[in-house]
Order: sequence, then C-alpha cells, then structure tokens
Amino acid sequence: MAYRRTERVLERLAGRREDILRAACETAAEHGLAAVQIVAVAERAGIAAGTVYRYFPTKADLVAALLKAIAEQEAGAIRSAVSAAPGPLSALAAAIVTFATRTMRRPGPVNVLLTEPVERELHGLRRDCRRALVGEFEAAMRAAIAGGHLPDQETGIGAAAVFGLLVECATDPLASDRAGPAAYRQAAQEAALLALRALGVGEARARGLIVQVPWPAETA
Amino acid sequence: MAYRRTERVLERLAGRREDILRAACETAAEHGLAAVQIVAVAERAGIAAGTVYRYFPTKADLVAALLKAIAEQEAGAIRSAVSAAPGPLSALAAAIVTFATRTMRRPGPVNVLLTEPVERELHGLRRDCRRALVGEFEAAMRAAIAGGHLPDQETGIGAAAVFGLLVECATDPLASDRAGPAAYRQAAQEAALLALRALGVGEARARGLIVQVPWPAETA
DNA sequence: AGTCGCGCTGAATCCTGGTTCATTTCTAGC
DNA sequence: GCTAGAAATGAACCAGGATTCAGCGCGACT
Repeated sequence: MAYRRTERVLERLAGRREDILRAACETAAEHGLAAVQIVAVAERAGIAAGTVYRYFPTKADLVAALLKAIAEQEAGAIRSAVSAAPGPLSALAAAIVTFATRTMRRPGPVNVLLTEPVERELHGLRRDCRRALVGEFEAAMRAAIAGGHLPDQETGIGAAAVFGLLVECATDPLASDRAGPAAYRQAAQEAALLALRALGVGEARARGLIVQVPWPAETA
Repeated sequence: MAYRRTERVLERLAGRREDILRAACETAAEHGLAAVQIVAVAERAGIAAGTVYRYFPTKADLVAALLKAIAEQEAGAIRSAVSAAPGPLSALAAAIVTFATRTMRRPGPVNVLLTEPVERELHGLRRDCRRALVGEFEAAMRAAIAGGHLPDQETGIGAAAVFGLLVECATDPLASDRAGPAAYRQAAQEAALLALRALGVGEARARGLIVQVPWPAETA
C-alpha cells in the first residue's frame, strides 16, 4: 500500500475535471458544438487527449456535462434576477430582460442548447435542458398569474413562446449590428416588450416594468 | 460525334437531379441533416453513390440545394396563404397560422433550417434561408402597418420574434402530445394568438382573425 | 450493325476524429 | 532514496463517411 488518494490529490483531480469541462464549454460557446473535439479540448485544458478519458468515459458524457452546465448557468442567472425583483410581474420582466440581454451579449451558450447534437442519445438531454430554461419562465408566469398581475393562460405554451421569441431576436442577423453594451440593452428591451405583450401585458405597463430591471451581471 | 445530348437525355438528367434532391430533402425531413449521407441518399434515389457527384460536385452543394428548396417551399406556402387573404391584417394572420400549422404537422423541414450544419461554409446560406422566411412575415407586417391595421413598429425584430415564437411552440415537447389534425389546429391557433398579441393585436381581434384562416393544404 | 462518347457503377481510397493502451511520470508511504 | 500503484501521455488504431476512378453498358449517329 504505497499510494493513497490524499486530500491534495483529490483536489487536483476535481480541479482537472473542472478544467476539462470549462475548456469544453468555452470551445462550444466560441465555435459551436462541432468544435468540441477531444484533442482540441484537451489541448485547451493543457492536458493530453487520453487524459480526458480518465474523467469522461466517452465524448457523449463530456457533452452531456457541458449541456447541463450551460443550462444550469443560464437558469441560475434567471433565478437570481427573479428573486431580486420586488414583485411577481416585475420578476417575470426581470427574467425576460435578463435572458434576452445575456443571450444577445453572448449568443454562444444558448446556441449550444438549441443546436442539434450529432449523438442520438443526447437529444433527450438537450430537450430537458431547453425545458429547464423554459421552466424558469413558466414558474415566473405562474407566480404572476397567481398574483393576478397577468391574464390567466396556458403557461406551457406561453413560456415556450417567450423563449423562442427571445432566442430568435438574439440570434437574428438583422439585430446583429449591435455595437456596444447600450445597443444590447436597447435590443433586449425591444424583445422583452414583444414578449410581455405576447403574454397579455399592455404596452405601457410592459415598458415601465422593463426599464426598471437592473443591468444583468457579466458573469454566472 | 456519335453522342449528343438530345432532348430526351436532357430530360432524364434533369429528372435524376430532381430525384436526388427529393431524396435528400425527404431524408433530412425524416431523420435530420446528419442522416443526409451520400450513400443513403443515392440508395433512396435508386442510383449509385458515385452518380450523385455527377449532379452535385460536393456534399455541401447538395445540402445547400436542399436548404434552398425547403426554404422556398415554406416561403411559398406562406405567400400563397397571404395572397388568398381578404385584407392585410388577415393576411398576416394567415401567414402566421399557416406556418404554425405546417410546422406542427411536420416539424422536420423547419428543423433542418434551424439545425446547425457541420460545414462552416453553410452557415451563411442557412442564415439567408431563415431570413427569407422571416422576410415573409416582415412583408405581411409592413402591409398591415401601411394599412393602419397594426401599430407602427420595428418590423425586423417583430418578424423575428414571431418566427422564433412559432418555431419554439411547434418544437416544444410540451405540446408534443398533439394527437390528430384537430389538435394541430388547436395548438397552432394558440401559438398564433400569442404571436399576434406580441405584435400588438388585441386578443379579441386576434381570435377573430385566426379562426377564419382556411386550413392549410397538405402539400407544397 | 458498328462505333463513339457519355453517364453509371460501386469498390477502393482518403480523411477526420473518437478511442485505446503500452509506456512514462508522478505521489505516498517506507 | 526506493517501491508500488495511480495518473498522464500521445502515438497508434479504428470506424464512419465523403470522394475518386477504372471499367462497364447504353443511347445516338452513320
């Protein structure tokens, strides 16, 4: 008995796993899922290709972890925006504006969630990730409806509609001449206005809600 | 000079090109772009793999033709729905309902347009195809605005929003328990209502418009 | 019928990228 | 320092799928 996984080693191992996952996420966000190749990721993480397989038994596992990480990151951002809002309706607005702004500023992560993975076995997971994000909007809608701030309606389809609307607005090349932070905020507010109107919030009310959402933080 | 491309031969050649393209489109619509493989397409078209290369110099060309064909097919369906409508606003509603219904009934074609092709060189084309579809909605919006039937607004972002909204509603697994034609129509109308509200059409008016759109034809 | 040129064939080739594994390097305990 | 076992390495391997090409057979003209 000459080698034992001491605390120090475990830390290093966990850290390395993090490095790999981070490298994969960055690669995906920057160049798309197709660019997530074992050798490329390994290189970016500063290790050899074979080492990746000590942490992820197969590429599909790596991609699965990557999708979950991105989804959780985005969902977390929405949740924290929601919890910071003063009321249910402004929480919904905050969720919408936050997601729109983030996605416009950096479309990569969300694009990954919408991109069709090659692996058949990942379709289900990817759908779940999408659903998780849509679920955040749905929860916000439910709360607003419960409080009587939003017309009663089928939240499933409404949340999906909001999600699709925001993503398309963020992705559309037409809006791609967004030069600086101010332009992002402008475009995001425009899209948010449309989303809120779709859910039955009057224009004037929607504008008021949107303006007071704080600027989403850069990270997380 | 013992062989010349007679009329008959030219016809056969053109027909064969059509066969290949059709086979590719069907494969893509049924099993996704990843399933569009030269051998598979050739087999489906009833020819040998090598023959495909007499009509499409490279796979990317085939996929490009495929994307254009699908986009044109969808755009055409929207256009004919628009031109059959009695007025600008009902034309917009017709465009929306038609696209929603078609996509819910057969999500394949539209999914192909939204799926990331592996080839870097196809990104631009795919974007153009998307834009072409969005453009149909934009044109309908412009006409409605010009006629004073729709609040004045930025049509680019509005059209993109409508497009994304409809696609997501058609794609979302939540709505996937659509059993029959009636269910499709129901879901499509629901999504259309959200889309029209997003553009500032009041709920009551929107409902009235949607109901009177004729059932989209199965083909084309 | 004979000949020519073209289109078709499909097995062989090439390329890309995931996966493996014999070897090397490192860590913990003696 | 020395040894046993774990982790890392990276070149070799392999599979899937695009592409090529030498040979075959048909249609068109004489």
